[in-house]
Amino acid sequence: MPELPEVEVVRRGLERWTAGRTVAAVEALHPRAIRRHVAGPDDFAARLVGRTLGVAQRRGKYLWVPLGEDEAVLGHLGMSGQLLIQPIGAPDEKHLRVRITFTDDGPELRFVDQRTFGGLSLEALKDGVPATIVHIARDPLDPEFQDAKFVAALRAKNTGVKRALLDQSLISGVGNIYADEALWRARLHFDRPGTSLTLPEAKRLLTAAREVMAEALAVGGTSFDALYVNVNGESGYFSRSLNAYGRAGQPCGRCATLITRVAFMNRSSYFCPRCQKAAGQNLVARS
DNA sequence: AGTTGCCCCTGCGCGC
DNA sequence: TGCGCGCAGGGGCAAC
Repeated sequence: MPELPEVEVVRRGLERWTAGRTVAAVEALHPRAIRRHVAGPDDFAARLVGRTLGVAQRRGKYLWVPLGEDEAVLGHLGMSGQLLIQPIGAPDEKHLRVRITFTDDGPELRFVDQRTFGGLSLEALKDGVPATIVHIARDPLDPEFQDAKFVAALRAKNTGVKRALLDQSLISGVGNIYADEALWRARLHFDRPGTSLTLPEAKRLLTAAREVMAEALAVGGTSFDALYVNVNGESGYFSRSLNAYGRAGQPCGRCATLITRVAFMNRSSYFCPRCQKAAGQNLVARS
């Protein structure tokens, strides 16, 4: 469950259900799900047993569970990963990759991932953050996110503004859905070069990204299907509030022009061709 | 150095 | 029915 709101929903579930519990056993059922743990799945399992889980943390789309002061279990859900709390004895999911049981004999933690783009690993903490993700920027819901610094960096990018939004070393947590939604709210075309943005436009875009993700989080995130659920298997409700993403051929909520879909970075970009004009058109319109 | 593309996977819905 | 194609909430890394 990819983007910031969905990952934060999972983090909260972990905080509630796993904090303070001690690991009894670890089953790594698919090596690919542990591939980022360089010492291998057996080492991952052996080093986790007997450890007590701390309070789950998150930066962007990464989350981690501290094991004391200087080590943590790092997780990324990729495109299809789930962290589920399941009663012991519940039938295994088809794509169950890792099972973690606890010494209290309570419900177990499962990592389920159809496409295995996600995974778990043990990482050293460096200033409280897993060493392998220090390149990930803070996300816009982080109180220490620096708005002015991001706005300046965005306006220095030659690349298209959507590509910049998806660059997790610039701003983290934004994925394909919320990038399109933020651009729609800010009335900006996804391919406008960062260098073409005025200061107000760049600020507007950051505000839009922050607002749309906060609103999505408030209703449990965006779920189109059972793949995107919280640790208890429940869906969020933000899909009904989407204005651009996935709405090709449907009327724009502002101007009723039909939303357009174009291929972009091996994915899709949805936008209103009237409200979100490309650079040249905007410049002409303003002059 | 910054930017761009390709690829890692599995499953589903579509048109033929 | 079956098969091939395109598409899916991500990101690391090689190649310009």
